[in-house]
Amino acid sequence: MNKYRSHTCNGLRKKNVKSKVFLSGWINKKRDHGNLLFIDLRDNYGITQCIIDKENKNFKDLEKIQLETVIKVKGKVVNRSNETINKDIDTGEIEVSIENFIILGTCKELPMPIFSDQEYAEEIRLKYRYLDLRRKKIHENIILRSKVISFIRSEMNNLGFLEFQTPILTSSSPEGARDFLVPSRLNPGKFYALPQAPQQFKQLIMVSGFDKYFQIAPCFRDEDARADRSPGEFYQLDLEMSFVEQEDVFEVVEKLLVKTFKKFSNKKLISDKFPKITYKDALLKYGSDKPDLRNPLIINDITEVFSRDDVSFEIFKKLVKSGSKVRCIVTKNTKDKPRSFFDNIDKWAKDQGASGLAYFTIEKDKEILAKGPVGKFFSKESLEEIMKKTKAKVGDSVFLACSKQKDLEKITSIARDKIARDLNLIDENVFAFCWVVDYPMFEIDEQTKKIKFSHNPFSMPQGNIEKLNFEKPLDMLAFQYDIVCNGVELSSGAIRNHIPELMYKLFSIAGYDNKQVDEKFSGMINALSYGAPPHGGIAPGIDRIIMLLANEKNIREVTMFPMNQNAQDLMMNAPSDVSEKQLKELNLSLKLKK
RNA sequence: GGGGGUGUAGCUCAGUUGGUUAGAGCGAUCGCCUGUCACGCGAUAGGUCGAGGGUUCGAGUCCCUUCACUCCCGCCA
Repeated sequence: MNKYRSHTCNGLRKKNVKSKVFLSGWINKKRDHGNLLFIDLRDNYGITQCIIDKENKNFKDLEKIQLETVIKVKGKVVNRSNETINKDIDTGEIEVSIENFIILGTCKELPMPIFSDQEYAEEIRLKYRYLDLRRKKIHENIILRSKVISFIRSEMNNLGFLEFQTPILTSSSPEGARDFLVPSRLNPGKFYALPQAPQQFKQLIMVSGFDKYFQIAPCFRDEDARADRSPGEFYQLDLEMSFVEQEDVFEVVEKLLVKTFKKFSNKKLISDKFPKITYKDALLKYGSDKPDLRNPLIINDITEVFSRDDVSFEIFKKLVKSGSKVRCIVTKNTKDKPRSFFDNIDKWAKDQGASGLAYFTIEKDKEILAKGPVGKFFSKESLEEIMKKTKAKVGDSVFLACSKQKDLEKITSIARDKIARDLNLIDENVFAFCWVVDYPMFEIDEQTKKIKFSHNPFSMPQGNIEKLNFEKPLDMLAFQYDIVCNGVELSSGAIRNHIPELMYKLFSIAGYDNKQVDEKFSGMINALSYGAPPHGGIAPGIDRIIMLLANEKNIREVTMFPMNQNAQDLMMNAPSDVSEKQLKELNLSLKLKK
């Protein structure tokens, strides 16, 4: 090929035996027999075993060489005898008998081993990311990421979408996450913001008449990290389409995701057509707007049962009178589970800050009865009503929680997950997608008690626009949707509001007057008044798609150069101090909090 | 901003109710070994037990403060 190599480290096979070759790569592993030395040479493509014995004048030098040194070896491909074939590597039928070698890159003592399945502290992995990235698992994750992105690009092209770049330096917006700010030198005292998403730009692209747009877009949000959330930056497959309804967007995304997940994972999709669940139903049945549909357990509301006179569960009855609700999770055929199974779940719920999970098991002697600590509070008839409401059968158990709606949703949601895991009900080898639809347009801010946009201020409200009831904004639904896979929120999108007057109206409900809207969204609102097409889109999170495909729980495992939890790049030392001169040019001075 | 976990050799970890000189594997260095593929065998070096303070005759171990990393809550239209 060139002066460094005739083949890659995965290029040689039996048919190459007897040919003279040269390979370059890293010394992955040495096995030194004193008079015979094996060297596993590694590059991006694979590993080739190289061998040298003491008859060769280079033997002593190679024996002393450090692991991870980059060398070029020249030698002859030889057959391995049957007993010495290594089936674990592609090149395992042959080896290269080294004639001579040169060092291309020396290596100091390593801060961490490369050839090892050990887990290391995050700190050292991030500081020496270029070493960490040599390791098999993460190296393959990053390659997967590249392949998935390039596949998505080509599929989007096939579907008729055009890829455009949008600005990285843009303006700060009042809604949403905290912005990253960039001071402007030419405009003293003013700041750019990095885009939280190309939301307004992609709508402007539609107004500009381009019909279908996509971009693998970097998004920047200055919020605290989580295992599945990088601090700072992440990537979305941002897309937008003109003259579409919700179903048109769904069709494109389903096609794309089904193809992508089938191509890059062995896990089965539960269904190629993603079921739709309303936001309201999701919160009732799963306690969450990102339900894991691999989990067969369903939450039922049985508040009404607690107003019956033949139910004597006084604690719950009292709470229900003061506005709490009762919801339950039924587990199939668990009457013979040991007491510890139930008590563990109750104890776990208490650890989660709930008042615990009451439970009973439905049994039948002569007639239906409930066994367990709270079983005695329920009459036969009340149990039959619960069975009817929840489809529970004799032999099933019922876990009960009672609380105000928000807390109840929270505890039943995590209890649903916990119980399913304890009972081993979740099939780890499938992908279960769903759409969550019909998000409310507005919600009450818990802190300020004021009305705010529940999702995206640019979403189109549902229903006949002429007849919208602005008096009851909390009842207003939006053409706003999320896509969820295995309990992971992959993306959200919406049909946009392209009507300026309606936009002003909705913003006024959220507490912005026309002047503020004009100031903050001048580009958008102006554009919409010069002939805007109806349009909508969505933005699936690339990093989370790769996490699902790579079966990783942490986003750093699919990110090449991630920051740590405190948004620091330990390898590049970012963020860092800047010079007085730089600050002066920007008209900035620092005033640090103590 | 709050809560949990972790911190002992270059790396991964063990270290008992507080008690002699803090250990192991990998790695490093040196020696032996011609068919290994996590090669094997022997030896040597390597420690501010995250940091600071306290209790005690005596602290890796108990108490307080603090730092770093990580997970979670808040936050993330």
